Amino acid sequence: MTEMLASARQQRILEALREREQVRVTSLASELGVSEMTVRRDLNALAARGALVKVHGGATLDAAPTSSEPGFTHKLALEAAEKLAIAQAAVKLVKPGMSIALNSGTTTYALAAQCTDIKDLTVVTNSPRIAEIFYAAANPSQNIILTGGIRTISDALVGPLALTALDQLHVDLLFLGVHGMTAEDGFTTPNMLEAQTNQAFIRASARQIILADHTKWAVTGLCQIVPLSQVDALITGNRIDEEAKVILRQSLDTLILA
Amino acid sequence: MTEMLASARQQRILEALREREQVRVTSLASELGVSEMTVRRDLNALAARGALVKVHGGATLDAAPTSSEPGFTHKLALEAAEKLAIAQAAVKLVKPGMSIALNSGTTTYALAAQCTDIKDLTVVTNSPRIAEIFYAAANPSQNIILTGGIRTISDALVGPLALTALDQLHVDLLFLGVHGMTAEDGFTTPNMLEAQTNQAFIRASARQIILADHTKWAVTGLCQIVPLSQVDALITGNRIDEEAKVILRQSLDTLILA
DNA sequence: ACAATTTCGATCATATTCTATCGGAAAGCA
DNA sequence: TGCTTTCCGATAGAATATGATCGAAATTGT
Repeated sequence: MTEMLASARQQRILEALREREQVRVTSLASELGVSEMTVRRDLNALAARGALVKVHGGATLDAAPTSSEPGFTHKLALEAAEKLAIAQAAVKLVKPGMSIALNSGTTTYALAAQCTDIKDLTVVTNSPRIAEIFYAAANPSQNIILTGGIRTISDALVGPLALTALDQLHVDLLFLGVHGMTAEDGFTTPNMLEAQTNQAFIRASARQIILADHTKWAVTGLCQIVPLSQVDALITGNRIDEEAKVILRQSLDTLILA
Repeated sequence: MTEMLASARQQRILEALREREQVRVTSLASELGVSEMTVRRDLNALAARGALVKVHGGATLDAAPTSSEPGFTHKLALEAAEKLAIAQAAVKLVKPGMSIALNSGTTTYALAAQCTDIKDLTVVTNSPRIAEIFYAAANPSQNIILTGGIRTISDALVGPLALTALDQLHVDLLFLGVHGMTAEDGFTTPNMLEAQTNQAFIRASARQIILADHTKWAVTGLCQIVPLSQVDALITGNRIDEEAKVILRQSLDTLILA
């Protein structure tokens, strides 16, 4: 078997991981024809980029939910069906001529993809990736505003520039993706700068709608964005706990199950 | 085998890359009948234009394909050799620890590709595409600031948000790509909003360096950005008119011919 | 809790690859 | 012809990738 470039080998590790959900160091070593040490080094390199999560004996795509933030592209695959259902429920609230805001996140990304055909839409976002969706669609009646700032690993522009930009803007409707929600801690995110930016999003919007799939329930990130009761609506999947439904209905005006 | 022009050889490298997904320096050297050193130089040239990504042992197509704007990539091919030479002359002025600004343009794009390995660099840009270069390189010692705003067709973020952001920032060195330059009208651009943004770039910088290939001479865009004499230096190709060289040397402190 | 087994990471040695030069050949120019 | 410029190959030293080894750490079974 001909030698293989290191980058190609790492690509094959990712492919194997997508097929099998988890891989072992020993089996990868024999399959790829390299030593275990080399496999370990590849896994380290991939883990450093957030492409996978190392576990004892190998690696997996699934991440420890509370602390670490896996890469954006791989989060997309997680709960994709539910995210899509949430996005389809959310897009019904968006009417031609409105101005909306989308923060950075995989669920808001899914929503953005559904919004490209809506006429006379003004969109404010702090996600270059979401902006790119609208740029590529090139709908001339749409107005896309990117906030500026410094980009975090999860593709959010944050920092003083983002805050200044958002303080100058006002939108009808905000769709906010979050990383966790509990009765006590409200909506949370693991990144302090993102929390600050998301608070600016809330101040800049007349109505706020949280988008969160059911895995976000009972998860607490480092920073609170806002308590449950301070937003107007939440859209989530119907696989969420019954107990959670009760609590959310008490705290929020509107709970939409997609 | 008959001798082959350098450009034709690079074309064949790209073809091989498209067929095989990845190529190896050693195999390319024997297939093309040239030394490995020459293959490396070709790969460097192609990587500088973003046509491929170098990896240890060879090269591969960009793993994360970003949706590309046809107009932009086409422009990138024009005068590519001269743009690359200009970028290489410009990158010599960039030292670790500096803060620089890059406006949107194909020449500044080429420069950005050369800057990803410079340590402790702070980069301010209004081009999502240039920001993407640095995001992809993921150099942890670099700080990338995107100004925000509304995107023009030429990939520049402009408007009030961009202006507000730039007025808050100050950089050591600005590299400014322009669309035209003449003795009478100075440096110009066809887009009024971009002209306004570029003026903000100039205000935000201690030193200004214009990047312009020789085809920009004697071209006047709709809006003046700044007169010739108001910037510190110009880097252009040596194919520019002798007459232009004389005028530029009179108007500018520094004229660099790449 | 303890021991056996497996896995991990640090370190060294080796092999390959990369970069920075230098010098020569070929091509362009006066 | 003489000069400059560009392209190419060669070489050496630096950087990187890989594999082997061994003690440390984690997992498992009892």
